[in-house]
Amino acid sequence: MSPFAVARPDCTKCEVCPIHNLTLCRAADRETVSELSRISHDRFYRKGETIILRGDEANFVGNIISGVVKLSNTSRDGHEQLVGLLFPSDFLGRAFAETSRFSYEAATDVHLCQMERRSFEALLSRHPEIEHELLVATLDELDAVREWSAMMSGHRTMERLATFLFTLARRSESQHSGPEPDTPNPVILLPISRHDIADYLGTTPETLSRNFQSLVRQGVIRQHDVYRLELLDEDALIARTGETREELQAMIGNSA
Amino acid sequence: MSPFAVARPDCTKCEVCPIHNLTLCRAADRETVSELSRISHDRFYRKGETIILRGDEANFVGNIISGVVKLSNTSRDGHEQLVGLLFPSDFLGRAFAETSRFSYEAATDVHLCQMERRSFEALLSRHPEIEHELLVATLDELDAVREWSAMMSGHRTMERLATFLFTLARRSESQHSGPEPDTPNPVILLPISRHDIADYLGTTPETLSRNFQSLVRQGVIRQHDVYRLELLDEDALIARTGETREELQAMIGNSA
DNA sequence: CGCTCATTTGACAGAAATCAAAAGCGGTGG
DNA sequence: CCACCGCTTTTGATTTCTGTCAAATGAGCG
Repeated sequence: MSPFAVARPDCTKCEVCPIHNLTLCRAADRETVSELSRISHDRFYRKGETIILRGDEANFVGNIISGVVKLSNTSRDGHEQLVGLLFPSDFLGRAFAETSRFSYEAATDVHLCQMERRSFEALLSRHPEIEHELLVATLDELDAVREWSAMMSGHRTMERLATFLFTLARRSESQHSGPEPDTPNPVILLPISRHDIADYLGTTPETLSRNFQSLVRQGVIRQHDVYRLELLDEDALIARTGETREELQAMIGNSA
Repeated sequence: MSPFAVARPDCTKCEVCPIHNLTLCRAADRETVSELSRISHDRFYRKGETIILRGDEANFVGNIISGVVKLSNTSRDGHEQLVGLLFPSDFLGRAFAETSRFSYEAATDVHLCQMERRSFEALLSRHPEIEHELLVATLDELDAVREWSAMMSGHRTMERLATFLFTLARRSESQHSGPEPDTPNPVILLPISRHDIADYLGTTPETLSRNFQSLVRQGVIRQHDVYRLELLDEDALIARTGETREELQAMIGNSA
């Protein structure tokens, strides 16, 4: 806050970043953080905005500071295929490739810490410890995607939905940074529409809706509004996933 | 071949490796190749052998020189869930993690270039250029898995099967190193049983069999034996994938 | 040859997609 | 404040596809 510090605002902004120690940045020493500060800048996207379009040159990458991003595989016939969701602290974009094989769209308002891809790549080559961090994150992500993919192909719609809701419940918890005990029960925040959820779970809005209503009728969840659920019976939800609590735990941290 | 060269066989073996320039090794200079030689050794697995068991300490990693490896997610109830297939030049195992989240099993006889995980990790930290190569390979793999996963969740069984067969056709081509024009048509080599294919495609052997027979009846393929198909009509196969030829191309190199 | 196991075929039940329509929700303008 | 409009979500009826159970066929092997 001193005038001297203010003279180089870029060099301190990362130190107040809320997700600083959850991302690649945690591997950076003081000097490297300052380098990161210099090549990164905040960028805000409105809900619905396209951040990167599939096939386009992806000239930047970034870390999500707040909000949720849809990762999708829009095919030429206009049909969108949701491939994953990205949450705060997740890395966005594709380093070391000219074009992105997926589209990124803001599912909610999004706050992104954005960097020119080239600058980021150059930084990685100067700082193998950061590149190493990215490698480990990517390996973890790959495992998580494979685990999700296995879950998806081996289960029916209700089990997929239950698993999806369970992971979201955990995510929502951690997003409840502030004290907000409206109810004694956990609240599940759905960042995307029914249509998109159906897409993500490989089904249709109609079938999805029937499964939602089935959960409501059986007292597992309550719908406050379309995007806000109350989890009434976690055990019942877990029972419907067809997985054990441990397996579900292993899947969390999964964003795709 | 000289007696002098034979004196240090480890230092040259990588230079005659058939997949040498398809793997991480291609980023290695002469000296680094020699280091790789020292920490790696050939290992052979028989069809059906487990290479790494899910949950176990994965103390080694490797590159597949020949053969096909099943990557699976065996759940506690004994039900195996196939997550991917690994082909020659693919990297096997998980660096930078104590345990493997998946099982690796030899689908055919497998020739592996195996390394102690710790030694490999140490080598990566000494040679950022190799680590970089691993990062890029992992990023590509992640894209491919996401693309496969999107395909899987958006299509029905016939479309999945057609896509699977198409990618195998391309793989089989490249494995036909020698001239083997038994027929004018491409030959598709299936490295795994019907049961495993069903598992991989998220269906049952019965439904899979019906779809296979449907392709046979419609003259798209011919079965020489259970593991060897002849592709009679590639266009018809592509039509059944529900994808364009371009999208399929993008998915190749995909092993999961 | 007789055994076992993998694959295929058949019959049926269940799950999900599709087609169609009603209900809910949010914004606009009267 | 209310009526209207467009959109999303839900519900209903029906068809299609897939899983399940059961049995037949086929392939490999001692």
